[in-house]
Amino acid sequence: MNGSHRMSKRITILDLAKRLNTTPSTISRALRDHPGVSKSLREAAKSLARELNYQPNSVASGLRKGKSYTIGIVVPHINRDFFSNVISGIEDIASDNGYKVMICQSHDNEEKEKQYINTLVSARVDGIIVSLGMNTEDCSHFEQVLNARIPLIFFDRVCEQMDVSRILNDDTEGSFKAVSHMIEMGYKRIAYFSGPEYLNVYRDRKNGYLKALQNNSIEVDKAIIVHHDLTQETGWKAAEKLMKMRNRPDAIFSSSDFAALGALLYLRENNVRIPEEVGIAGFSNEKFTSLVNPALTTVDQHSNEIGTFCAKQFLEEVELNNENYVPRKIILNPRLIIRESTKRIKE
Amino acid sequence: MNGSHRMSKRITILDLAKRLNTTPSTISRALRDHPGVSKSLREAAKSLARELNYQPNSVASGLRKGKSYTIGIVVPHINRDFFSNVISGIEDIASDNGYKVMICQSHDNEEKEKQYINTLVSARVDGIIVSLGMNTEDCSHFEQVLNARIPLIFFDRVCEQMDVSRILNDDTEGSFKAVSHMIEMGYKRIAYFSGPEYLNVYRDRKNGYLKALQNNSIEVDKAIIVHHDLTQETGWKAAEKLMKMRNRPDAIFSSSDFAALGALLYLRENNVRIPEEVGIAGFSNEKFTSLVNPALTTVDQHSNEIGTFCAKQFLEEVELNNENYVPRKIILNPRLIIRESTKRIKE
DNA sequence: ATGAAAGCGCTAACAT
DNA sequence: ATGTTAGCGCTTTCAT
Repeated sequence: MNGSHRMSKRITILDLAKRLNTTPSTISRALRDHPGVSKSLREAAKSLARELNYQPNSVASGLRKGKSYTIGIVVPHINRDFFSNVISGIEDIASDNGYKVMICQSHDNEEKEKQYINTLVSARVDGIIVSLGMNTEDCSHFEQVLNARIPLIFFDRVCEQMDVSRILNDDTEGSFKAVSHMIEMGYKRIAYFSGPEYLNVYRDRKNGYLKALQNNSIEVDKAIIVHHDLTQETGWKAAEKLMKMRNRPDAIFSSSDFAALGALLYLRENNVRIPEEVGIAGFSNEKFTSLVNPALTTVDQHSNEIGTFCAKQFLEEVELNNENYVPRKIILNPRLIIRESTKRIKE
Repeated sequence: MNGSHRMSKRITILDLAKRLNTTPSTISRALRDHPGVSKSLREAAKSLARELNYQPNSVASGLRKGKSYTIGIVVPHINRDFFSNVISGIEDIASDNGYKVMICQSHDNEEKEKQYINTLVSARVDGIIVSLGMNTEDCSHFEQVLNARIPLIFFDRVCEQMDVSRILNDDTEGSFKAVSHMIEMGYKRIAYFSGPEYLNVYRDRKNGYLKALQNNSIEVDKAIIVHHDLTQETGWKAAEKLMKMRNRPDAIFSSSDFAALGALLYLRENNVRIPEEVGIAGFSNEKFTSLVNPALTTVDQHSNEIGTFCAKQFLEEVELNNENYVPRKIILNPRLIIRESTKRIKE
């Protein structure tokens, strides 16, 4: 069609070898600075490579070496500050050590999560770092990762029955701090938004809530403990329901910032004054929590540190060739961030 | 160490073949439902594969087929709603068509961007979709993508000199709408936050701003056109500078929501009333713009559609085997979203 | 210091 | 319907 169009075949080490009257093995060594290659050849190879725009085929080298220098990451959503900060933390350490990352979003969909795990195993990544989707109840799709002897690390939402390393916050403690603070602020009837209890984080956060109530001799009222999928929409609806109760709560603690946001917007739209009439707090320290009006009290989860811990754990496990290592559980202490939404004048 | 530990070598089609007294090629065909494989063998192969937990090695098959069924995506930041929505749009179409995506963040760093492009080319991805980093002035690192005959598609921030497909908003129009609206609202002296002008988006947005002023016979004052890197911090500082001018502006239009946010926070902290004293608008419709107080007028960029267009364009180009296709330029019409931050009572 | 040869796991062309 | 063979591009012994 277009005769002048570059019809370049992809350059391989064989091409380089031919041009320099030598062999692929020598070129391979030369390009990677192996000892025992004459300086002249090394330089010739490199400059020719540059000249011809040679790009090593990492698929081929990966196949040969059985190593891809890639870490697979599977998270529910990349557009949440918590997850994207964890990812940045992983990237920093990974790239310092010659690894790249492949990021996958499960969209909280178990099927998608399975597919991505399959893909990553098939792609022979060197390690997989995961935070479970909201709907993942069954963890059997992770067995193959172990079978393939690929280091597997969970953070935040983990498969508890699996004997692998995990990086977590002390979620119970996080909730406990938040609810204790609300009680101190004079709130007497604190509703709770929970997620599915088969996930550690939601079970633990709920326990923290219960513990704080108990600690202050406040009776638990199941009528104001709501389980849902913790989106902004369901948060809104849950708030509506709660506010229409004849014995309505004077505060809401949500195990997700997004649901807290929904609730906050409902309250605002309905002229319920925050924090005077109703207090509200969330979990995760998403960026928007500091921006809404009133600013939302929340629990910071050290997202970036979690990422660096994940990456370091991975490095240690590949180092050990995935043998003789003992799965490790790292637990961070979350930090309560008190903002306007709970600053009621103490009684 | 642990004698009972599964020492499973990774299963290959050769292993399956041996067990079924047949050959790798037959197994390969059987597993992929090729016509001309007996039903019995097909079923036997599949059930054995499941039993032994066989995972196809996509590295090997990729090497052989010269195809990875992977699309590489390079964006400045994944934690911006604009980019993560584009990515979701790409993913939807891609996964419907058997492709997976590999997401990379350049962090607005040209060096990182180069490295990721190298990595993706080396990984022999089937296509690359990019939005340039804020600091990328030189596009030479994309030449190798063309040399490798890998379909390359830009969106939003593009390399203009390259003859490849691009999906864009009409940025000039977006700015024009926003600034025209502000003028209608009675603002007379509208400051402007711009990014580097070697990037199409910032140049075009600025042109839209200039056009709107001109259209209303408002003289351009270079003193209130500020160039910076459009982060929240610099937005804050720029607002401070502007507000301290003796002839201070009565509005700010920012070509980034983040810088607009910084400005908004500065104004709030300094008790400048928005929109009465100073109006403010941003660009991109980030989620937080609807949440801040007052809610921020902004320009929506159809992020999700951009993603689907990118993916569809990619599919078309691979289909055509990267030959005989004419690079296409798709331009969407951005949508002005008017919120509190510019709703001044019209004079 | 360099080369020859084998092979990573899979697929496809070419038998039969 | 199945087998044989060759090869994708690279790396790594094992020679020399």
